[in-house]
Amino acid sequence: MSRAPAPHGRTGRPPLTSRAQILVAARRLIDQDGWEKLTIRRLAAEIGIGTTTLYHHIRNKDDLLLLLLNHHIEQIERPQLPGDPRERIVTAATAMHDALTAWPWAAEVLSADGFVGLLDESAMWMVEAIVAGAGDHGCTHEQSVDVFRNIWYYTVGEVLVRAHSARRRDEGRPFAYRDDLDPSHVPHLAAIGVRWAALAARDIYPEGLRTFVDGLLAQADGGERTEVGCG
Amino acid sequence: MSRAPAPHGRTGRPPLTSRAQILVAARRLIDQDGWEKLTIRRLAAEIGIGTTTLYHHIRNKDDLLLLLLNHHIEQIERPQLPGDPRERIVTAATAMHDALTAWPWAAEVLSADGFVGLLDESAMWMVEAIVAGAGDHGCTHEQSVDVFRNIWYYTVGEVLVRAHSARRRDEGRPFAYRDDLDPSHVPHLAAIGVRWAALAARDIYPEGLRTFVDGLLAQADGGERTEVGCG
DNA sequence: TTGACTTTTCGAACACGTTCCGAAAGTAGC
DNA sequence: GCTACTTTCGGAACGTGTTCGAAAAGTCAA
Repeated sequence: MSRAPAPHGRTGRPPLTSRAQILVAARRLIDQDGWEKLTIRRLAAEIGIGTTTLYHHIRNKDDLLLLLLNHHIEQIERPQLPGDPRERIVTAATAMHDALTAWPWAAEVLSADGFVGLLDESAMWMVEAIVAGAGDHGCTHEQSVDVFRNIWYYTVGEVLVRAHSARRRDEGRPFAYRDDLDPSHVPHLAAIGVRWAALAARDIYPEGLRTFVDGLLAQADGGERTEVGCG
Repeated sequence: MSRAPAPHGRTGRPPLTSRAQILVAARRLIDQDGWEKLTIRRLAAEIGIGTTTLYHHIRNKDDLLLLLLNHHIEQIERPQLPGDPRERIVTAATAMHDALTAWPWAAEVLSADGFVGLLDESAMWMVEAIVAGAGDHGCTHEQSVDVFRNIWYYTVGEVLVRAHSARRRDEGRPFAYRDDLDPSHVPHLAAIGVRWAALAARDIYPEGLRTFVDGLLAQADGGERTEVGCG
């Protein structure tokens, strides 16, 4: 392929493959067949190289997905961030949520403080917006980190739960209806009964997020001495 | 092994393996080497049967883990549930959280409304306690389900994030410290700097849970017309 | 030109979860 | 006793992510 004779002082066998080439091919495969069909072997075959050659350009599959996710997030248009700290937090968290929802596998790769630890700076504006919003509201650094982490837990949980239930729905049984609940043991659940499925299908992330953010910032309007809140 | 001659009208080849036997062996393996080492092949070898024989007694590995989790939850002592609805919710959610934290893989198996859909009745008291607490506080059925789901999202997110970061810590690099943040782009994050790691290591679930529950039930003390709250 | 060194490439192999299909071992009806 | 039928058992095989080790292909110093 690339027959560049001597890339200037570069020793060793000249590479035929580049990381950029791999990422382009991976995106093409994902666009064609969906990310579930993206395997290391298929990717290597698509490029026309040996399977194990890939591992000289990426650490492992998770690393590959992380690189793709970084690129995906880079291309998200940054929303206009409102001036009000609370609204800024909600806007940034929603952007984070949307980015993960579009690429559901992303949430499985990103761990913990993975958002801060694994993604590169092009994704940090979301974290910054949340931490800055908390700070502008009067939170200490410690409290601001807590605000972000709580929002992150809630967000990643919602995305994963939603992705898993969608996958299970695609694979067959749509839901376990639990119409066998014993009213004497779980009266409230039995009273809800099969309506649970319909109720649980509703999207409650936006409202839940607002409620959580309000709660996290709530003590600002009242007691200054609480532990988790700030303000 | 079991040479019961004729189990009464039972046709077909008599089974040498029982599901109970499989579960006992699986628990033994997990206790010995940890759940990461539990593989289908090792489990079959431990019992002394062919690998594929297992699939006549369990649907797949996820199903096996689900059976183990059900048994694990059954053996949890049910805490004394407080009379106050809010405290009842916190107590039940904490029990849910502790059960998942002890068996981190559980959260990866349980999806969505999987707690309600996949576990059997012995685990439903936690859901019931939360839904009942919301109901006693004045929530409608719809609102009560929302309360549970929001708590579930937050809880499963926290458990997964914590489990993943713990695994990554065990595998080598403890954390990506991000001391390379550009203060002009992300001033608040840069100001926190490497202190992020220490701040993010703190356990904030109890406080976050209380804050969230308070928020979800907050509107009880105020406006009756909001959408997400109840009371 | 030759030999040392460095980097890339890739076939072979491993353990994993899972599926296919044939063999084994029992009961039921004749 | 013989033929169905039914259920359990398990070897072979597939596709997966990943590792090992050797071969290939270049640069650099002598």
